[in-house]
Parts: sequence; structure tokens; C-alpha cells
Amino acid sequence: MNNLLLSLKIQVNDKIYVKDPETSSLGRKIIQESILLMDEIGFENFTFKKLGERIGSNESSIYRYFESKHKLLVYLSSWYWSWIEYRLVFITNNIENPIEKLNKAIMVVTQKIEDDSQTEHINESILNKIIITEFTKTMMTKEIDIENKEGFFLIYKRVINRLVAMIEVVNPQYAYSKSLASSIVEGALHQHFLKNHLKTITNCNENISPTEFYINLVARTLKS
Amino acid sequence: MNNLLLSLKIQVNDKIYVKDPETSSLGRKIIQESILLMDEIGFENFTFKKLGERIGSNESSIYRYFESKHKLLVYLSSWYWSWIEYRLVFITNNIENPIEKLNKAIMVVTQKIEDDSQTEHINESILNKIIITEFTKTMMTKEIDIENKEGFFLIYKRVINRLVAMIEVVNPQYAYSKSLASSIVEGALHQHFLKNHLKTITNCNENISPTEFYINLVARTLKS
DNA sequence: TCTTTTTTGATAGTATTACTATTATATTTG
DNA sequence: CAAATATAATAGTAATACTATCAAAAAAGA
Repeated sequence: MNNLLLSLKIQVNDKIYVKDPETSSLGRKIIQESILLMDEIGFENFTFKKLGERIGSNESSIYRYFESKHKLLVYLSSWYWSWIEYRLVFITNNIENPIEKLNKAIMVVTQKIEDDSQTEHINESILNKIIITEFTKTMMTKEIDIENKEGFFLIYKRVINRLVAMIEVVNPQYAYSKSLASSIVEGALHQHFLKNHLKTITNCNENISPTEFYINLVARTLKS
Repeated sequence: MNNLLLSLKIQVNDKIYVKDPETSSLGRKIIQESILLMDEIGFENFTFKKLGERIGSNESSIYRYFESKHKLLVYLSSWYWSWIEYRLVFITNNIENPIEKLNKAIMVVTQKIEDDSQTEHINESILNKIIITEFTKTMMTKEIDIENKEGFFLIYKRVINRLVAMIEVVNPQYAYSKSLASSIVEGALHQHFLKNHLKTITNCNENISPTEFYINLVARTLKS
């Protein structure tokens, strides 16, 4: 799997960036360090000036790659969901049993990413932390309809639709497969957040994972 | 019910504001118009200067009520969840049947607020729209742990814990009542958002409500 | 009603943010 | 080696997110 991933170039909608950060070492540095800095100080406190100082580069140079920090976050999110989609397809491939297949898929979209595994300049584990707290901010804006039309959220929607398809195989009569799938993906991020910060309103902790909660929930929900 | 609500003063943690906006007409105007303005332009574009211009008052006067727009949003959220809690208690009161009681509660926390009903200066229907897109932003910050300790999210957690209690009556064996309850409350906001903006990944629309989805989900999940 | 206190408005000012523009200097490519 | 491209440095603008000061207005208390 490692080798396969190494040769995979994750595709992100080119309307998201001004210049593709994958095409230069400065671009890759921007991505690499923006993940670390955003994790450290949070999206609200993150600025291109701070990032520039950190990578020993100029603010104006970063603007040549991304119009705004919002677009940068959209980029990081797209990259993340593209990576998740790849793993989803790979891990569920060749599993015949529909329930087993769906459970594997739920694992992929709900599990905490523990290791900085495959890509040189992207720490997936830290990116996962960013997605947990910052992802909704990419969508919850006044520009959502325009950006959605431009395809900024295509990969995210594709991940959810892959889940939908698996749910429908398990129980073709179930009437809410789309809402269930979007609830799993978004809800898992939320449960991870609660587990870290609002522990009194979740059962998730070191022993019980969001994955366990969702696999149980889906099994009960789709049982006919 | 209307009369009862009119006489109810919704209590918000006093660490959230500098000066209680309920104690003056300027304060109430700030609340009233901030809801309308935030709905129109979104939290990111909202500033105290714009609000000041709109209410014919001074930016600096608004700062005497709220330290920042973040705190104002926390205030609006607390007010909202306090209002929801009140309705939750009122509407589920005296219902004996645990399933019926839980379903009523799910209705209260998942339904779109259609009418600007009870309070003179607060349009609950528009506030509900704001909560759908902006509420997560109150929590998804680097200050979450400090603000949680200060009690900024107490009312929200109390609403969820009321749901938890009702779930546990319906099925005492179910091991994830907290995660289920928090999923319902947060997930319903998300489904409303999807219904308005990302229609392809939800089953919710004019005919199918998030309430219907969640009542069905909970019934299936808690069936023993 | 007069006085004191509190609240609000007006103005000014600061540091930071979120950019854009220009030009010189590197670096890469053909 | 020349031409094209990318980056760095600098400057500058408008807006944001505040703080401080002081005068005027309104409210409360005696």
C-alpha cells in the first residue's frame, strides 16, 4: 500500500489555488508548514505573514499560491478527503460481504489517523487533527453556494456517496442512506472533537472510539 | 405557553458579556439587530462597526456590552439553547410514555424554527438560521478548554444531557446514549445546512425533515 | 427638582490583518 | 548563455479589532 500511495498524486480542483503548490519546493513547504502552524495556533490566528516567517519566506510569495487562508484550508481539506477516498477504495476493494465492506468503510472515515505515514511533506495525522476542528469552517460561509458550484467540495461529496452506495447494498429499503452517510462522516469528526474537549457529552474515550459507536449505530439502523 | 415564555427571563452566563444587554434598550437593540445582520452577511463579515452604523450607535458603545463578536455569538448561542431547553422541558412535561417523550424531545431539538414567536426583540426563526451555520464556530477555537471551564457551553451540554436521560429510559442497555444525543443535536443542524446548500448528500428536503430522519434513526437504534 | 452617577456618542489612535503593486535578484529552462 | 520564470524585499492601502479619552445625554437618587 505504501508504494502505491507514493506513486499516487492526489488531485485537487485547480480553482482552489493560484499556483499548484505541488509544482515547487516552496509550494510543498507552504503545505507542509501550514499544517503544522494551523494545528499549533488554529485557523483564526493563522496568517500568511506568520507562515512566511516560519518558512523563511515572504508573505507575498505565499499569495502567489493561495488567494487567502480560506482557500488554503479548502485545499488542505480537499487533499485530506482525496486521501481518505483513496484509502476507502483501496481498503474496501475485493470485500464481497456487504456488511463487512461497509464496516471497513466506516472505519476509514471515522478512525483517528495515528501515523504520519505515506507522503513526505504532509503529516496526515496532524492534518486529521486540523480537519476535526477546522473542516466545517470551509463550508459554513456565505460563499458556500458559489464555491460548491465551482466544485470545491466534490471530493468530500464523492466520499459520502461511496458510503451511500455501500449502505444501499446492505439495506436497499432504508430511506435515508444519504443522511446516514453524511451523519457518519461529519458526526465522527464531531465525536472526536467532543472526546478531546467536551467529554461529558460523548461516550467516546480511550476505550470507546467513534468508530465503535458508528459501526454499532449503523448495524442497528440497517438491520431489517 | 406564550404567556409563560413572556415572563421567563432566559439566563445566560454572565462571564459571556461585559454588560448584560437585557438591562438597557441599547443592549436589546444590539441583540435584535446583530441577529439580523449576522444572518444577512455571515459571521466572518460581521463587524461591530457595521452593527453600530445599522443601529445608529457607536462601535465603542457595543464594546461596552461585548468584548468581541465571538463573545456575542456565544451569547446568542447560549440564549438559543436556553430557549430550546425551556421548550424541551415544557413540551415533554407530563408525557408518560418514554418513547413518545423522547420523540417529542427530538422534535424540539431538530425542528426548524418557523415563526418569530415569543420574545419581542429576538427573532427565533432567524436565530435558528444563524445557529445552523455559525454555532460550531463558537466551539471550534483554540480557546475551547478555557471557555468550557468558564461555563460558556453549560446550557448546550444540559440540553444534550436531558436527551441522554430520556434515551436511557427508553433503552437502559444502550451503551452510547451520550454520543447518540450529541449526534442528534449537532447532526440535525448539519442536516439542515446540507438541505439548504449540499442537497446531494442528504435525504432531507421539503418533504423529508431532519426530524423524521432522526426519529427513525433513534427508533431503530434503541429497539432492543 | 437638583445633583450625582451611569450610559452613550464622538473622536482619535494603535497594532494587526489581508491583501496589491513594484522592482530587484535569484533560479530554472531552452 | 539568454530568456523566462520564480522568489524576496519593500512599500503601501483599506479594513479590522480593538483601547482610551472626554463631553453630552439620560437615568437614578436624595
